[in-house]
Amino acid sequence: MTNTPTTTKRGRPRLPEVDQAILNAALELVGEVGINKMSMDELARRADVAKATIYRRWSSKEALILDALTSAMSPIDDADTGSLHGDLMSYLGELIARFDQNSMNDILPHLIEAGCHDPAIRASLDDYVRFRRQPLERIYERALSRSELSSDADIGVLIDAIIGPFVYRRLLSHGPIDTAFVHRLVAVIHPDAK
Amino acid sequence: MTNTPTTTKRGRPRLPEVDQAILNAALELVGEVGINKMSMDELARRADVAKATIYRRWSSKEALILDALTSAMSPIDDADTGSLHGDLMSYLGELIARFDQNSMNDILPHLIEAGCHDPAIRASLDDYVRFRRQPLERIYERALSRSELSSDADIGVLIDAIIGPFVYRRLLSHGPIDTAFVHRLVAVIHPDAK
Amino acid sequence: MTNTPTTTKRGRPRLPEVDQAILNAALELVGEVGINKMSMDELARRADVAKATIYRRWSSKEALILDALTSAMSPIDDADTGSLHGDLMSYLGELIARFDQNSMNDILPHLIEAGCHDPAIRASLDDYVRFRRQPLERIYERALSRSELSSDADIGVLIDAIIGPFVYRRLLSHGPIDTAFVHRLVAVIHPDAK
Amino acid sequence: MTNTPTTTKRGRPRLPEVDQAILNAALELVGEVGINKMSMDELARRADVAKATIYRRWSSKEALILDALTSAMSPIDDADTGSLHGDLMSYLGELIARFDQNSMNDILPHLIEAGCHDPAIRASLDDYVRFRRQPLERIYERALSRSELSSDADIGVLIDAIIGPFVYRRLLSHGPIDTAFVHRLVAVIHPDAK
DNA sequence: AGTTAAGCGAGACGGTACGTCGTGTCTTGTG
DNA sequence: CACAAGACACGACGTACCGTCTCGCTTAACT
Repeated sequence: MTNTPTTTKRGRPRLPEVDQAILNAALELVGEVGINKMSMDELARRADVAKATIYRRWSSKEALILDALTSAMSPIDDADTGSLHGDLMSYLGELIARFDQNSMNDILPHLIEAGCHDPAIRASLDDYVRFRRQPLERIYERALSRSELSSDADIGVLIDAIIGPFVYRRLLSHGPIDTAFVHRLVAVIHPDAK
Repeated sequence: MTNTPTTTKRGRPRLPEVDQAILNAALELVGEVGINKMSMDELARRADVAKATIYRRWSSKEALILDALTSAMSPIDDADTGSLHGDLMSYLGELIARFDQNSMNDILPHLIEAGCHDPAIRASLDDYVRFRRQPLERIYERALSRSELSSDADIGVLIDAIIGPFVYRRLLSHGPIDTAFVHRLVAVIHPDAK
Repeated sequence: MTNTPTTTKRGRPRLPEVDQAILNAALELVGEVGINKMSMDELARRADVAKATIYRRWSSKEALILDALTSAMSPIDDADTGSLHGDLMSYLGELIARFDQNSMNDILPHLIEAGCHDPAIRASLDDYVRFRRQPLERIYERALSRSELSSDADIGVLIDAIIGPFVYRRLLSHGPIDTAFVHRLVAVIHPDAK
Repeated sequence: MTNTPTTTKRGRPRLPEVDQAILNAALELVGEVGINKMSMDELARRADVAKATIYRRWSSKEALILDALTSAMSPIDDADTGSLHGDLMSYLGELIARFDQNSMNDILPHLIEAGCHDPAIRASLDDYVRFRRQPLERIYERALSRSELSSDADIGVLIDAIIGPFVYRRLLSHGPIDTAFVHRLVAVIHPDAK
């Protein structure tokens, strides 16, 4: 009994390196000129690929950029340091590093807007959000089991309170996102920790 | 000889109602199709105005949209209720109402991206951000003078911690933004208040 | 009382020189690469004009080419030389000159095919055909009034018999189209003339 | 040791029915949409054949269409009826029938144009033209030997004068091509015959 | 019987052109 | 001058077609 997919592979297979060439060129271009100014013609030129080849693989510019983005997205581990404070400092330190990379910077706002009209993009963006929240969920559950939090704490709101200020600084207030910020933020939300 | 201002007004004066017609049509259109899909031709059609008339008043699509946005922006007063908790609940209650209006919803992400490339937009957006932070600054300064906060509290981070989660829920996690959320958030950041 | 056209001219008038620039570039290009290989992008480049400007004025490549063609089309006068033979020799001498110009050469076959599917082109082509037949009609009517033809002669068929061989030589048999050919053809169809 | 032809046939032989399927589909398609609008992708779909299979057998669209055309081309015999008039009427009657079939109608103009740029097509088209002239050459040679023509008659021009009007009517003036036309045309060119 | 060369359907691929749309500027005529 | 109307240059859009190129499979002919 084989578990091959229902449809037998027919015709010439898509070149696997083409996907990567396009995604790389897309990230490069978005970094240079921004999403709105990125043209599919230029992208095709950069990736050394025909425009039709791009549209064969992605249905829209947004879908492509979302893929490019998630392809460049690396997970953040939630190291168990033995305390809520240590866990948070470790995670947020990594989060700072991710924010410093330029991949997500200019891209996020556009994706949010695109998501207003395109359900597929909205769904992928939601995935991304969950992907970033999960480590914090585990961190707070460990804190609960260590009794570092009262048992009626609302973990969802805690996570909003931790991540929200990062997003807000990055997108709107343009305050620095550094270790000092992390320390002060954690001190505000968990004044008793460590 | 007249003592009109330095530059004598010559030629036909601009019709004052035209500005409003354009701004209203812009808000309407952005709400329907989003900023990127809003075209200046369609806008001119909706406002029953010539395209040149729009460009005579605004230098670019972004500048126009920014104006449309701020024209729809109403201030939030920081009522002095006598306590930090009361002040916050009052302010955040108003903020919820503002978020429920659709003016800023889809617009914000695009403005952020546009601001990456256009310094004028960036500046106006920064103004908007300060405009929203100011009431909170006054609230926290009153709290300091009432000794509801320790004297070394970092007001900037406190404001980030309050506003950040709102922005994050609106743009990314899509959690509800309601009174319950406000209560929980304030309980997390100021557990001892009231 | 004015007899201005029903619709008052509004908006910026079309630049009159643009039409000619496009038509000239079209004739030039068609002469170089043929109709099928003529691209609208290249045409726009040559005419120093935006592609949209072309499509604002002509609905299709064929319609444009037809216009280019007829714009380059000069009428042939039917000089009354006093005899059928003289009239024919005069007209056909001019016709030879027209065939030698390259305007109509490669264009005709394509227009014919385009006319199979596009009624507007078919109509314009019919106009062209009538335009070329008219002088012959007058020539044969004069010959009738001079009693150089029997009164039951079928002028339509006579014209077919005169023009047909020219078209056939040009398009298919590629025989020479010169004075000798004209003499022999007239000798075949009107052996008694002059 | 075998004395097979120089190149031994190796590998799977070409399916013989595929050629006909392609040619038939090509004629069908050309009749429907014209040559320029006929796409090789659609042709492959219609013939239920892979595009590569087409290009394995013909080097270009034009070559294929030319083959499709000549495959549908049937010869016209020059029956010896004993008189020039009878021979012509017999031949031209057959020619009418050929013109009524749709095979050559829309195809001819395109072939002519294609022949301007592609020498192979030009050559094949010239073959076709000779193919249609040959019976007339034999008819006129018989007429000469019967002394129905003066010995200095220019047979080439006579043939042009006979065929030219047919081509002209079919392609340009769109006059009827029927027995009445044949009678009148022959009466014009050979007024004394029969 | 196994090997090998080619035929074949399917469809990806690089190009090139298509006809449309959007932006910001301009040029008319009219108020 | 302002304004409506709309032409204009520029450039991106997403699609269609051409002719070529892999794929996996099939079909003979030659070992």
